[in-house]
Amino acid sequence: MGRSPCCSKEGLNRGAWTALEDKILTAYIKAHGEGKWRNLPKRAGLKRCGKSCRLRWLNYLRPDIKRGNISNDEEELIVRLHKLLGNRWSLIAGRLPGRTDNEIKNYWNTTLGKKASAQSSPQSKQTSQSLKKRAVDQTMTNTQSSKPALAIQVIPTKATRCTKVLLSLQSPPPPPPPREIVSSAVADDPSQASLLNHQGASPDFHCRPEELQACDDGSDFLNFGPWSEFQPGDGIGGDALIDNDCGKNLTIGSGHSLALSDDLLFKDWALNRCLDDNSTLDLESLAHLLDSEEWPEMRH
DNA sequence: AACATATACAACCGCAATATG
DNA sequence: CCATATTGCGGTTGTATATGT
Repeated sequence: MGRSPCCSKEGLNRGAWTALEDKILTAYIKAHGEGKWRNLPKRAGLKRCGKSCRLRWLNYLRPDIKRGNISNDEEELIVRLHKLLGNRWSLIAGRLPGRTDNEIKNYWNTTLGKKASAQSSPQSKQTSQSLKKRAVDQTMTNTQSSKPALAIQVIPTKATRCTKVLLSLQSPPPPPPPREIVSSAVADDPSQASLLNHQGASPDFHCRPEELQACDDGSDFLNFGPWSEFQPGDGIGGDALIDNDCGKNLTIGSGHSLALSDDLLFKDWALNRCLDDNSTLDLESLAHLLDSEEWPEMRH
């Protein structure tokens, strides 16, 4: 039994891409567009697996890709998002225009994870610069294969695409707490970490994947979601449709500078989620969703 | 200078979700 | 409804380069 390989590996090039291959792939995609990756190599005359072509294009050849020189702002945002989302690299990358999940993942594994690990240990207080130089300290002697020892529990990995959103708001969830409880608080205060891990919160708040509707880009659950339309106390029962267009505007690149402070992050969310001023949406409500009973099914 | 070790990152792999016939 | 193909994702590996001895 077993899976059939994604493509015949015989006679295919592997390893680093040459400039010529890049050129061919870029030219082909510019002429024919993305997609049909399986057949692309044959049609483009590349001796590569379609999967490999896709990866190369998405991670390196796409015209809107930024590479290297991850700024402190971006770094901070990655750390913050990782605290919130765990290893959902594609979601994190979705918040960083021009950055790819692979780059962020690599950056985390080589730099930020160590930094987070170091910060979680009492003594060390290193700059990212020094960490970039050589980040071998006692905290890391357990190898990088071990997960970064973040101070908080992160949501288990394995993102699940969520292409549909259908809310059943039979009764509104409890009003979120005051705004000052935000992600950095979660990070700094272990007591807040429970916000990301409390089971059984808001039992009446249903948002299971099979009920979700109309997030057709399937990209980023932060771009939609119950909080996007949910207005505590509005008393609307039944199913609420999500206006995903609103969600699609919620990218840092969409006319916003990087939202670095938690407050700005919140504002970015709130504004773009089309919430009214009274909305009490915050990151905790996100945590509610992530930890709702239904989510574990989605994240395996 | 030569070798050993660590680091960074591109690429690959396998799984799961989704689309299609 | 089912089987298969396609796509997307996160984890892991391979290797060039940097650094230490």
